[in-house]
Amino acid sequence: MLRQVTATLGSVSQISRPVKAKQSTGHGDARRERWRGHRQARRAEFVEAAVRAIGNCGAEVGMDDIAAEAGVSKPVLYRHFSDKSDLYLAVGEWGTNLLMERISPTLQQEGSARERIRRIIGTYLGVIEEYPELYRFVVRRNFADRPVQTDPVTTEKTVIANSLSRLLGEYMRSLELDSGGVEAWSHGLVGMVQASGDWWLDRHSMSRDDLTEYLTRIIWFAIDGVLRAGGIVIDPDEPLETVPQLRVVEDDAD
Amino acid sequence: MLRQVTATLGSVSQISRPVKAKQSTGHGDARRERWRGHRQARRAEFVEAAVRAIGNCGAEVGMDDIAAEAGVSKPVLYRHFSDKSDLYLAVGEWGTNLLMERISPTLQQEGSARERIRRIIGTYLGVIEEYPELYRFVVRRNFADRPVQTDPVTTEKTVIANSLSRLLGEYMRSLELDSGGVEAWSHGLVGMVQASGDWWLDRHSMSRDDLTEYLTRIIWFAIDGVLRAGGIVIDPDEPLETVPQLRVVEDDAD
DNA sequence: GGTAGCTGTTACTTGCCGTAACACGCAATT
DNA sequence: AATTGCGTGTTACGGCAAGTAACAGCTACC
Repeated sequence: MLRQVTATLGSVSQISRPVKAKQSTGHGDARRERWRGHRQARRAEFVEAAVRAIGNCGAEVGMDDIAAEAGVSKPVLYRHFSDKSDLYLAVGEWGTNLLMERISPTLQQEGSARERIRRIIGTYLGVIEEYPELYRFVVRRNFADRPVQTDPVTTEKTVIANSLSRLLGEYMRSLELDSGGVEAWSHGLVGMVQASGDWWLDRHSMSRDDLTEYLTRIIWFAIDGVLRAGGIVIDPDEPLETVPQLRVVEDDAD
Repeated sequence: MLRQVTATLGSVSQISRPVKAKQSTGHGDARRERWRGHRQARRAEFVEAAVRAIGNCGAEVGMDDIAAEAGVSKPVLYRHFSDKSDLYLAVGEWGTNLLMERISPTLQQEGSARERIRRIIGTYLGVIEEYPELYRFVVRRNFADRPVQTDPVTTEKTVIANSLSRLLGEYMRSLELDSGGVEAWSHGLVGMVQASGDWWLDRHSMSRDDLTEYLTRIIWFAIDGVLRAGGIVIDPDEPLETVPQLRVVEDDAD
């Protein structure tokens, strides 16, 4: 499986995924073509209904709830989603898109290294605070009865981690440092922020700004340590000049 | 809910949890008392059957499978576990115990700060590599239909993170540093190691030792950064002299 | 002996995912 | 104009797994 994910954080934060690959040239009937845009639109519509339903019913929504929210009966859903996890996956993508679209502009603004980290984390925490039920749905709901690779959480976390890998990798290479660890670090950092956010969302035992600050601190320390080990010292509060653009990430699942 | 967790890493790594709090003094019948040990033993026996069943069937085991593995029919299981998530929770505890028991001795050995970190992470990765199915079961299987606080993953991760909080907090206080961030950091670090391990388990794109080394590096950098910010510099390869004992952690869920 | 607490069983209900079967509407083909 | 393809939608059902009667036997306390 080779899922192409173009997360062009430089200009557009759209994450486009190839849709189902239904071969359109089977036999040249224009009627099939005619509906293609429509089907995509309806899928999106159902995904948004699912998001609303999750907001209402909480993370334990059923397909009937979602269908009801969309003002439609269940079999209609199944014309657009092969099964539950397909829909859930789409909801996950929706969330990831939202997150990316919010993070993207913060990366284009000027700012020091530490400030950029702060903004990313703050944005992330803002999103999960805004959509707590959706967040729980996407992150906590798993599918032990599915092959691991198709599990929504893993998938979306992987997408984000891969984007981050790309970003960190570009930095490292532009600084001529060994980039062997970036993949592991990316997944680790994503997991770290997610876990902290998870914990914070349940407890709310500190303000968002405080948590942002704490996380920013140790993440900066980690990065700084790696850089120093490579003989590079960067002032965390000095504006960055070189900003590699994050462009294409490929999911290298086999 | 106040779950008491005594994780005395200094001597014993046993994690004891209060069992069901069934009031034994309801009416003084000795027959109830007589069976208490027995019931605990059977619960444990079923948990181990579940662990075996998970090893065989993978993470998608059903109650029937587990019952079959235990050589018993389903209702018997339900006499010892209120429902599925109760059993799953117990399996999670089993795993956490295993992990703690393996980590504990490594903490008692001598070693530098970095070496200690390395050992903890290496041990963790070793465990999840040894029990991949169990790991997936515990970590990936979630319960959107349960209140968040009773979700196995959250629960076990919280247990570990709380232990770590305690450990880090003791260090910080003994060094007279501000310990305000340790809780967030603990949950974050646990999440980081877990996410990296998760990713590694799926891909195996590097050796265990390599991943251990990479994780150890950035975690050390993070810790080192926090210490330096507090005006303290520790040689990562110098043996540690003060080793606070990890003793009692209380789950401060309300 | 009666009873409380365990041992165990088979057969059932329940809930939710997913599907079969059926009917209608609109546009492209013929 | 009639047919055919692809969409719209429905109600009612099948199936699987969780969880629950309802029943029966065994041992030790009272």
